[in-house]
Formats: sequence, structure tokens, C-alpha cells
Amino acid sequence: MKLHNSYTNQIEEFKPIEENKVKMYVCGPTVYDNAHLGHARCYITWDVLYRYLKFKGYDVTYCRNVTDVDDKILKKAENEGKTPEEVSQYWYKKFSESMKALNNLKPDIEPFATKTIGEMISINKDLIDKGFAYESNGDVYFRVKKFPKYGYLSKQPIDQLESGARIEVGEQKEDPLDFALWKKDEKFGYKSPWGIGRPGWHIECSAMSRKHLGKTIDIHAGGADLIFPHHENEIAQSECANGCKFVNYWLHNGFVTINKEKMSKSLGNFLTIDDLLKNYDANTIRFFILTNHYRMPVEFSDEALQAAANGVKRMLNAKRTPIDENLDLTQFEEYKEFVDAMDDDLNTSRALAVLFELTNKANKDVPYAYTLLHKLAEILGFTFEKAKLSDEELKEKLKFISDELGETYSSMEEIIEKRKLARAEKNWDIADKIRIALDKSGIVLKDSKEGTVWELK
RNA sequence: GGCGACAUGGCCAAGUGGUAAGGCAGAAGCCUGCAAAGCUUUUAUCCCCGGUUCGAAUCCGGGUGUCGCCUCCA
Repeated sequence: MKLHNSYTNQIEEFKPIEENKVKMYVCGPTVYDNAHLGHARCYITWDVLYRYLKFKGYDVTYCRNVTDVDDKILKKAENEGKTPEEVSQYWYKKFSESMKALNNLKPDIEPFATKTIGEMISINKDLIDKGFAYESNGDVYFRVKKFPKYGYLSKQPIDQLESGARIEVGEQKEDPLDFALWKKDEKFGYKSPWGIGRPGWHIECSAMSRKHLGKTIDIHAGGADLIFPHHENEIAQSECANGCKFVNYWLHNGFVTINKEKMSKSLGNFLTIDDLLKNYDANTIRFFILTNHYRMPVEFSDEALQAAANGVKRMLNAKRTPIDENLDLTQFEEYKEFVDAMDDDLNTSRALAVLFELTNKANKDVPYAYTLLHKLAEILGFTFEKAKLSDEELKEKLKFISDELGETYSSMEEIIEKRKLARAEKNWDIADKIRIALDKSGIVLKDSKEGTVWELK
């Protein structure tokens, strides 16, 4: 399979370090607030990669960190009179729920920065010993000029970076380009050889990646906004400390835009995953994301989400036949097309086109189509389980319908039976009244030769 | 200013040399008591200009426009 490597800016054949094993690391969230659609895109994209690699037969170790040491968390804790742990635990839980609701698989490892402080200190020590870093007033900084490849990932000439570099109040750097590995912090800090302090953001990922996956890993992924400075700095730290290559394939996803502008926390133009899930289900959100190639921007709009919802509905309405677990899927042309598309740097829009071909075939009673559709859709994280009502919701709906019709019903079957009788008597008024009442409560009836079934809209 | 990307029908989007997948929306028809779902049919010469080639959406050059990154950001 081929993947676009941001490091070389080329599409390359993917070869893992160890045959059949993949170590992948994704920069996870800083847990201090609600995740938004931009995050959803990122984690859906890499979830699909994870699923696809497993489907290809790789033994994948997927590590996605949780950044729980950060200025924003501390600020929030202070404002709310809570401990940083309380803040980060709360938002981590929220984040996990959002991921689950989007049908993202859980990573194999989800390390917390606060649990990896020892590794960070150890990397910093190595860097200082080797002359790549220096202590200054309780802070530790990385000497960017000591790493000639600095700027390679972001394709930035060093002199250009230099003009943009800045020094914050209280920092004593040798060079404006140098970045912090460790910051003095007597209030919330940890013990270190340089006094009480806490790690810089960049070192966290280097440390967690090394601790859980090793010095050289296959894949490191994240949003394109992390290329500079985050990933650039990670490379510098890790390669200087470890004396070997850090990452073989750098993968970056594009942004979600709204009104042609990047959706982001700082611009305030974001929609949270929670809010989105009130109107659209996980399949719809995934479909919306996956219709575009992962490196391209995706423009958010309600129309686009609605179009995605309609598309998903078509796929889920495919005529269902029992899943044949013994079917050799690899013999079918659509299977090959799907794999070919996904092997081509995760061309999910082509892959989706294959799913629609299968949908059409299923509707035309091609025997293998539904089984293949079901199996392939699963790789993209779609689920064919129809939404179900809880007992309570069903009760509410029955109450609503009973009120509408002025008669009391205790089950859907009873209502359908009543309508069946009316239809048999060609009493269309009653039959239609029932259907309209159900429609108002969000239930749609489907009449066919086999009888009438009800579904949520 | 530096660097990187993108520009295909009403909308979204695939397609890296041989005459444009797929989805949404629209229209017509079939099916249906009416619907829903489904089925059938139907809408493009690919931002502009120049070049290479027997042949270009696809390669090269030059424009125009849009977006992103340049130390908070997925």
C-alpha cells in the first residue's frame, strides 16, 4: 500500500520496520475542552488507517496520547478552582465518549503525559549530555542550530523560521529559534534535575512514543497544523537523543473548514462533536469526512451533512440478505477495487464509490453484494445496525401516537395491525391517519408484499 | 515576504496521456390505494492563455483565484 509521506512530500510504498507489524502514533488531544469536528476528522481518518492496516493483516500497535500537562489545563483548573487532574480527567472522559460515539476504535495504548514524566526527564538529560540542549534559569531549551535537518519536515528554510521566532517574557534562550523542553514551574511542576518544572509540549510526544513504541516507529500522524513546530521539534529531539531515525512515515490530515476558513478553537468557528451528534449520526459524520481525501480540506455546512446523511441512508437501505461468513470475498471485482483504492494513499472517495456499486447490486439481488458491502463498510467504520429505541423512548412514542389518534395503543404491532385491517377494508382515511401520526413521531412505515415494517426515520 | 497545497456538471467528489467513477439535489417513467424504499432513463469537455504530443482534465511554462503553515491549534 502507498501512503503520502509529509517528510519527503511523496507518495511512497509502505514498508514496516518489522514484517507484518506496524507501530503507529497519533498526536492525541489536549484535554481541557470539548472536541470539535476538526478533531473528529483527524481521529476518524487515523481510525480508518488503523482499521485498514489490521484488515491488511498487520499486527498494529496504535498509540494515541493524552496531553494532560498544558497551560490551558492549568488555567482552566485555576479558573474553576479544581485540580489539573480533575480538569483533565473530566475532559478525557468526555473525549473518550465522543470517540466512541463516532465509532472510532480504542487505540491499543493511550498514554498520559503526566505518567511519562520520567521518560521526558531522561530524554532531556540525554540531550543536555550530548550538547543538544542547555539549562537556563530552571528551563531547558533545545539548540535548534545543532540539528542541521531542522526545518526539513515543514520545508522551511531556517533563515525564514528565524525571522518568525519569538522570545516570551522571562525566557533566556541562546537563540530565538530554540524551543523549550522543560519549563520552570514551582506551582504545578515536577521534580527534575533542573528544579521544579514541567515538560514542554513537544517533548511529551517524543517521550510517549519512545516509551510505548520504541525509538524508531513506522507511522506518526496528526493534523497538518502540527507539522510546524510540533512535529519538526519532535524530530529534532528524538533523533538527537536517540541517535537514530524517529519516524519512517509522517502522515497529516487536512482541515475542516467553515466559510472557507479553518475550523479551530482559537477562531471560535467550531462545532463540537456533541452538538453535531444531536443532528447527525456517526455514520453520517464518517461519510461526510470520508467523501474527501484525507489530505484535502473539507468544507462544513449543514447542506453537506444532510447530503451525507442521505447518502448513508441509501447505503443502509441496501436490500439485506444474510451475511455469508464463508464467502471468499477476494474473488470479487469490487473487493479488488476497494483494496486498490485504499492502497492508494487511503482513497476513501473511491472506496465509497465501490460501496455504492455494491449497494446497487444488492438492490438488484446480486447474491454476494450485501455480504461484501457489509464487510467492506466495516473497514471504514460504518455500522449497519439500525438505531433502536429504548423502552422508554418507545413508550413515549406510543403515548404520542395514541394521543394523535385518540386511541390507546400499547405496542407498535398493535398499531400496524389496526392499519392492516383498515387497509383490507380499503378504509384509506384511517390507514393514512395512522401513517401520518407515526410519521410525526419520527417513524416511517414501509408496505411491501411481505407485510408492513416500521423504522426510525 | 517564505513555504506548501488546491481549482472537474446545480452541490460534493474520483480520475496523472487515449475522448469524464460515485454520491447529493433536480426531471421523467415503473412499482404503490397513497406513500416510503427500490428500479429505469436523464444533465460536463474539466479556471484562463500558450506549449509538448497522433492524442491532455491528466505533462511543461505563464496567468488568475482560493486555502493552509511560518512557534496556541487536529
